[in-house]
Amino acid sequence: MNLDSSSDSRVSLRAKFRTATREAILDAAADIMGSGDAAQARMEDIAARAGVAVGTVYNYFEDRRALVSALLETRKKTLMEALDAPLKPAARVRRTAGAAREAFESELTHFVAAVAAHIDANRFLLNLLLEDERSRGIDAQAASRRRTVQAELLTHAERLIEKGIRTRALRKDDAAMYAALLVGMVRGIAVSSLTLQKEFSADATASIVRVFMTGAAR
Amino acid sequence: MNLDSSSDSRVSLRAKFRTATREAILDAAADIMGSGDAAQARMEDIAARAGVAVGTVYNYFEDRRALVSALLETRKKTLMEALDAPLKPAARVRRTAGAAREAFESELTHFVAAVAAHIDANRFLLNLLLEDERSRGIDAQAASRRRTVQAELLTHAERLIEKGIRTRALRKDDAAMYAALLVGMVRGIAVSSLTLQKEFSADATASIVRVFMTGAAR
Amino acid sequence: MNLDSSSDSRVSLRAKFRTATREAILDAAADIMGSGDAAQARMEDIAARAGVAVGTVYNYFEDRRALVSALLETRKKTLMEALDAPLKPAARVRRTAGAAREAFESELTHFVAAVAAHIDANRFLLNLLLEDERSRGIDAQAASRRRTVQAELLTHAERLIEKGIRTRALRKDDAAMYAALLVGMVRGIAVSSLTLQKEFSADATASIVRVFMTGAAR
Amino acid sequence: MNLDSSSDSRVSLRAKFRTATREAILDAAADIMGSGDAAQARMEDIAARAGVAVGTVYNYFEDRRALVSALLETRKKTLMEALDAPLKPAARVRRTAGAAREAFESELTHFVAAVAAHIDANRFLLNLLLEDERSRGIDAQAASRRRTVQAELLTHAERLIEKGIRTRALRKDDAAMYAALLVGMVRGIAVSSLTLQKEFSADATASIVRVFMTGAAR
DNA sequence: GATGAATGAGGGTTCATTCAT
DNA sequence: CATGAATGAACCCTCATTCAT
Repeated sequence: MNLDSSSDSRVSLRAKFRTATREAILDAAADIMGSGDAAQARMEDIAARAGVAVGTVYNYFEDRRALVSALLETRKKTLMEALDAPLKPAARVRRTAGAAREAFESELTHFVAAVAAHIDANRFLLNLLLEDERSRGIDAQAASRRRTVQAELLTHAERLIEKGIRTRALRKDDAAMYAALLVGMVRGIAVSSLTLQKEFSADATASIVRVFMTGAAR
Repeated sequence: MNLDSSSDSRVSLRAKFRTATREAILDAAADIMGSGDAAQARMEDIAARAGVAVGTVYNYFEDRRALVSALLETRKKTLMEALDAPLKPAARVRRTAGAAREAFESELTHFVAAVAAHIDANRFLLNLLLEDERSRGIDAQAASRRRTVQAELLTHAERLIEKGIRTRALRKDDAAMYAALLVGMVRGIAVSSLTLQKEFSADATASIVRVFMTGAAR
Repeated sequence: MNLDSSSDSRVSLRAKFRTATREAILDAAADIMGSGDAAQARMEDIAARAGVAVGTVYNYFEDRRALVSALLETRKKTLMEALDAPLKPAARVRRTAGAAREAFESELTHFVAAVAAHIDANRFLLNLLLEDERSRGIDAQAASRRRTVQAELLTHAERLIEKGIRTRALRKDDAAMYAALLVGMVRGIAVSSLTLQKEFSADATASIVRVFMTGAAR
Repeated sequence: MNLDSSSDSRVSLRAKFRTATREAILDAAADIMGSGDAAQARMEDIAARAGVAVGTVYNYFEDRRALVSALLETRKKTLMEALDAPLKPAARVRRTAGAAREAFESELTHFVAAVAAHIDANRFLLNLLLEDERSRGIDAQAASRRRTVQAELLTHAERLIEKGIRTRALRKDDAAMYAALLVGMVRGIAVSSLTLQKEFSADATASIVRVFMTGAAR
């Protein structure tokens, strides 16, 4: 048999196919779960959207929960990577109060913008991404085993806020509360932009940063 | 016939029972849907929790969707009534900038506190109350026919913000965006307090108001 | 107590009420079962149509089957009485072939007309009346215990036919088969008149008699 | 891909299985609905009788109504095809009154025999086949959309009768009424043979034809 | 007796999952 | 590996029947 001759390249080809199929299924799941009710998304519909048979989905994911988990995981990963991306390769550090605040605002903007971009990219996955996962066909166990996007986001925000407090850019207050407020603001804008069918604009990002920093009072 | 003589009291008695049962079912639904996934709540469980048979539930609500709708409707109504409650019968009106801001902050605090109280009262219904209703076993049609709590809340907030702008308590900016930010902040704290199993404290309310008004910057 | 004083008349009054209510329920059942599917008729609907509560129906009839049975029984009784009604008080008897045939045709017409009238009177009960009762929410047991209208009708027809054969009005053939043919013809016209929303006319009766006697050939 | 090479046989194999299963389900439905009440036939029983799981039934038929409809449709089709089958390719045509009548009787016999055969073949489906379909778990809509076997049969009979009238084999009378009588006779015999557990004999067919043509009079 | 709310067994239907091809 | 028909537990809902008032 000459089957062995090209086996190396073929294996990698296969691997590529596998990955592609996996992605297709995940994308299909995102599509279907995004538009409408996640719990309503039927495995068969997801498979159909992905262009494969139901059985194939089960070749890639243990079961429904595994699929949903994987979906959330990939999206979370993307977001987290964006958040972790170095802000500016190197910022010259001047030790001024103004500079500290400027630096913090920069990072804050980065954070908000990253989340905003992520939301735009995943539009209708918003529910799945920013909500409590007890629902959504993910059993409580799985939800508590993994860290929610929500939780992860909060942690990120907290770290950011703490840094802001440390550098005296922010008032010394409960970092956790500030983080919750910040993430809440982002979500607020996200939901409203989703409802209004608009993009999460740069303006919105700026507004969040400004209100968070100096409030809305005149 | 003398059947009518006692009919009044009898009718009212029956009516009272009917109302009580209805409430019991709604409460049961809130319990069951709150703790866990709304879409997962089985009619039988709801009935059991309410202490009635399945059939009884269907004597009070057309079907599953009608039950969920009614549940949301009652809770929404409570919240709206709280929001609409007169702040203070009459505040002496001084025409100062400071006074305007003071007045606005007062109303803002009222708003935030009312929502906070509502959230505390309904703890686990948070998902149902503040989230997109496309999900949750409520069909899209019903969801769009009724106004979401979310939407209602935003409208309320917008009105409040507009007033703030008019009285020059707030910077002249997009009221809709401010509203979204405000509601988002409240939700952020709510989610985090829910996660941490704490109450939505008065402190939190004050923080929201302060950050919204003057920001977090030092 | 003076309760006893008028008890006699009161009892008969009560009895009258009871009978009236019973009739009302039976009529309601006939209405509801007639228009549509008998098996689909809900006890509550029947009660509503009769203007009483469900419970009341159960005060008059053991259960659903008893109600349906009673309904069929009353209608059957009416029909049977009509069929059994004396044809002509006294027919002078001449011993001619022509006379025998004339006499038979007379009775035959009586029979057909009686069934036709009954069908007209019960229009939509046709299904229940002329069909196999295995269906219709009557369990097989009850159906075989009682004699079906259908069966009763056949017996009547057979007796008639036998008489016709005996008096030499008819060809000597299987009476049972003739009976089946005759009843079938009546039913055929009944169904078609029901479909066409017309009455079961005297013409039709005549046609049946003529075709049965002399056929349709030219 | 060489997947296609064997696809033909594979597809046809699958298709064959599909058809076989479908038939099995229809047969099972006929069995269960025939013996007893159609409205009483449970999907689970039908599935069991067909040797499949409930879900499988739903893979082949949208829902209960679709199944019943399909069942009636297939049986109707068979009957109609039998009725439409050419009687005798070519009958030498003599233009005599006697010949016309002979020809008509031939066709009449064909018609009656075909219906008789169909009834024998479907024995217990009689109810479903020759009755009003308003009942039987077929909603009124579906029933009126499709032409009832009953109606179809009448139309056929009418055409036949009209031809008989045209060729002067029959008395010139209302064709519709004759048709109703004829179908009624067939049904009458069918019901009675069903009740007596006998076959619809050739004798019966002959009797129907004779009575229809020349009556029962001596 | 009349009432009508409560009951709960029973039936239709869905859909995640399996497995022979 | 892909396929997609088969499976059957599980869930929503109906409605005959009961019984406290």
